[in-house]
Amino acid sequence: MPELPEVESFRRRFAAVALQREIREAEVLDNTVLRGVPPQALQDFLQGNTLTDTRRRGKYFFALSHRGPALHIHLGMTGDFRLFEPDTEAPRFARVILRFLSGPSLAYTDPRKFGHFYPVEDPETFLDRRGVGPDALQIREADFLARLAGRRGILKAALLDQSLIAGLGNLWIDEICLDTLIHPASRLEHLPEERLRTFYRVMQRRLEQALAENNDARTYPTDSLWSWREAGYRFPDGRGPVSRLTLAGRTTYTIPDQVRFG
DNA sequence: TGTGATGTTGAATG
DNA sequence: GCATTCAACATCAC
Repeated sequence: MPELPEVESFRRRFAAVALQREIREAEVLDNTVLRGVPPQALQDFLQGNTLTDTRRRGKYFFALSHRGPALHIHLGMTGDFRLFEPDTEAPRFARVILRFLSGPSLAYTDPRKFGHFYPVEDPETFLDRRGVGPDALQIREADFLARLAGRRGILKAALLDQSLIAGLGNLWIDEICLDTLIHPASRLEHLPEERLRTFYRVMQRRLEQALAENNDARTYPTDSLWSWREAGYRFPDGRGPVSRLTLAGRTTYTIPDQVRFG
């Protein structure tokens, strides 16, 4: 699911159904997503606690709690949540279940188990210690330019680096590069600043647009938005054919119109 | 049956 | 110190 717009969608959906409800218990079905935190510690934190608010920076989500510490969730590749009736079977791929005093239970689902689900003392401290950079939608243009200015190498690699800008991932980077006609293999040291400004502008616009429209991330990845990600594909307007390559270890799609700097 | 998948991290290499 | 590549994580779906 998860790049910035999808995590934001997760945040909104989560906030709409999980806040201000006292938790009766947390049930750990698979402790992989606890990343070494003892299930009992999660249980102790959540039992009798109430989630009060949500935060997000990049792909990192937090639910603040009445008691102080926050629940951190990173969706990895396939994280999501679902509500279900308490006396029914938990959804497929449920890894942790939050059971409330009343009402539907919440299952954190994650087929591949690359996600994270555990308490942290303070989100900001956690993110800063981890070196997570500013959110792609919060960052100002000047800061965006400054952060990329001191960097060499492949554009896409830098954009994937969450310590520079947090929130973009493989798909949205390709999408914005397509929009701006900047080839993702361009080298930063050869990319004119004006192009980076363009990238910044389009990034803001596309992410905002995604937040406004794509409010249900559960339709991702079969969404028509990504249908062009196929070698040889031609757009209805004739652009193409799409090439498939590997950049920074990730499958990347481009069209011939994209300009490669460096 | 093999292949690839929206993410992150650490090790090895240049 | 930087950048790059690769493997690992664990599993599903085509």
